[in-house]
Amino acid sequence: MVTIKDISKECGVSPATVSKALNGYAEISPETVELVKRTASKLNYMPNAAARLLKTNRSNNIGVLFVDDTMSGLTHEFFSLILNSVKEEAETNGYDITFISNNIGRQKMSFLQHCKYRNCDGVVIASVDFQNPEVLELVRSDVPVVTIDYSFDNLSSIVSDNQEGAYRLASYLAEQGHRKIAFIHGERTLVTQKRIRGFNRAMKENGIETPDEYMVEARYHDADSVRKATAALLDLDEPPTAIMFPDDFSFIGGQTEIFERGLSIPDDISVCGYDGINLSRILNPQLTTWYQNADMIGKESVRKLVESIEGTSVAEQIMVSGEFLSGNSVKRWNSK
Amino acid sequence: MVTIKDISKECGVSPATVSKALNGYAEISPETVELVKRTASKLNYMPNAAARLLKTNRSNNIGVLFVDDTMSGLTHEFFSLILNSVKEEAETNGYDITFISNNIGRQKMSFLQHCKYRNCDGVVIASVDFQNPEVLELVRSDVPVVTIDYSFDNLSSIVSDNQEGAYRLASYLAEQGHRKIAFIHGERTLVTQKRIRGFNRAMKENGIETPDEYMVEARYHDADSVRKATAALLDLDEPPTAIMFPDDFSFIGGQTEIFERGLSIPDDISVCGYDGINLSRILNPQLTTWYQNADMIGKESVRKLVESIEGTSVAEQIMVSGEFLSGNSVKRWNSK
DNA sequence: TTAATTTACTAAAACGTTTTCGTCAATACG
DNA sequence: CGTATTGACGAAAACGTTTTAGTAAATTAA
Repeated sequence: MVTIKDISKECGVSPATVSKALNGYAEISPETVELVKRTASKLNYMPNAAARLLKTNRSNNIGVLFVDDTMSGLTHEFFSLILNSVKEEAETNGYDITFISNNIGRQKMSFLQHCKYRNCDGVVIASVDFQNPEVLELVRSDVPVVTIDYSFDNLSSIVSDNQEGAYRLASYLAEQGHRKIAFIHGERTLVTQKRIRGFNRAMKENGIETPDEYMVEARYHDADSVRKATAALLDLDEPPTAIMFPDDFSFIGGQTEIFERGLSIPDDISVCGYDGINLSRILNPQLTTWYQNADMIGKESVRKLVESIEGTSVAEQIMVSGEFLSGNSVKRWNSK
Repeated sequence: MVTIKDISKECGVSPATVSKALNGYAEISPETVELVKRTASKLNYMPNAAARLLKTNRSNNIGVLFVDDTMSGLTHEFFSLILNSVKEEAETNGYDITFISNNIGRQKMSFLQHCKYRNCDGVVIASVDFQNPEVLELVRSDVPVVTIDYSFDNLSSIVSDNQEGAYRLASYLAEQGHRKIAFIHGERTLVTQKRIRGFNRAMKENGIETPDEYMVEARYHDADSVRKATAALLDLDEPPTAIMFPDDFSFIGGQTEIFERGLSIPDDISVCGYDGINLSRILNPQLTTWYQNADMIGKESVRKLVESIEGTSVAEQIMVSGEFLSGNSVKRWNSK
């Protein structure tokens, strides 16, 4: 392993000078800087991250806390898109990412402990139970944190505009003449509450009364649970003419139920999804859905995190807007 | 930050003793070990990974090289499953994982350099272009490597039994009476070659001649390219009665083409996928496909990697077997 | 000319561990 | 009883950086 000392010998200067030259200190003469940099790359020098960290307490590493009760965190396309974007933005900023878990090795260790152990400079948190004591411990600690789709008072957060998304989809269905609109929503998280609010606003604006049976809870990303919810809706005396699904993926569960009853989309029933993932574009019928800008969400969270790691930045709630994606899963409904 | 010194003061022993007590050296008396461990947890001590690494040259960190030309590495369900499994197995072994890339910060850095910089103890490589000079540099270096679905002479590798998978699917189609069987395969990687071999073997055993037009190349995980390939097949004078698709996801592209021509699966045409991901189970019709044990593949690669990091292990090619998943996308074909 | 300032560099300590040699009792052996 | 051996611990160096405080020479100011 070639170290700073090797360079210093080769150049006939002290290690201190090499370090400064490499790190762009102004007090080193241009010629020396040149010389040092040249020999550094000649010797194929790589700084030792551990040694640097030990001195500076900066790991250039950001933690990613992306867990899920169902452990589908990584296979959930929406979250993998965020993860991917976080990773790339982190990398262009010179950071690597580390997954934060709480059972490293055989022994139990809290999220915060894991962060400390790996000296993460900051953490991006998404898709977790934000009431979890360990999450709270981390959030309240001194490590910089940015949360996704959940806001704490004194912290920066990046949120997708869930209220708007649900509002727009519901409004669209209403505009198309639907009056019996059901909403299969996910577990009652903050995200879900926002969407329900958006849905309700659209209904109100269109003078539509939504019976309680039209609001049914299922689990995000769980095709089976959504299929059951769909079945319940179709079994009603007055089944809906349109259904909003919790997300694009789990919609497929609903689709199965609909098909198996010999119904067709959108002729007999109109549907829309949520997320706007790749899958929704290739499905047939193509899904009318709401695109969440996962890429932007990831990018912004890293940007904000880096800001609060490197400088002093004020806590800020950033809203990332989505986009209505039309497909052919909704048909105009002519009330009889 | 509480260090070993704090513990040593509290206990009235030297730092050396604390270190040894914590690391289970035999030369420390049981009582001292007890005392040290108790005060360590009382003070909420966390070892400093950087300091330890600096001394021991062991980071407890394994690199993951999972890139894709199409950058869909993380959103590809099959690979996210592997990634997830790698992550979990690594964690239970006390390792964290780091994504290896070649453009950390603003400056270009080779995969190997990145590994060195982060002191990865070993690397798992999958889903990359194994001819890439940078990959080769890493593979030939002194850092322990395990490859997935590709084998180098002197290295351990974990491979899914691609030949068997394609063989079984093709045989099944033949058993069901199909004689005009097409195979839309992926780009000509090693994996693809194996599958083609399996396919061909099945055809041969069943005395089926496969015209060249029935073997068409598309891109993995690319619904659009697969749709086009499907169209080409359906345009033939003698279109196939059964099609094997490159993977479950991209099959949806083919499905779209089939549906839009007013054909039905499996009545008019039989299909099967590959991978056996979640999606294939909830699709309608449910897909007949080959399940690749992503979980096992991830686990085994970490196991093997840790083995070669911690002890001396011989290079070994490990084959992970899959499983035939029947669905209802294949129908018995009565030759006229 | 002398004093003050600037420039370009260096010595050395420090970061928190691990690990190699010691050391010094206590015990075992001949 | 004297000598090995063992058991339990400590001193100190080392890992590769960064950074503070300094120094000597060169330049500028008075």
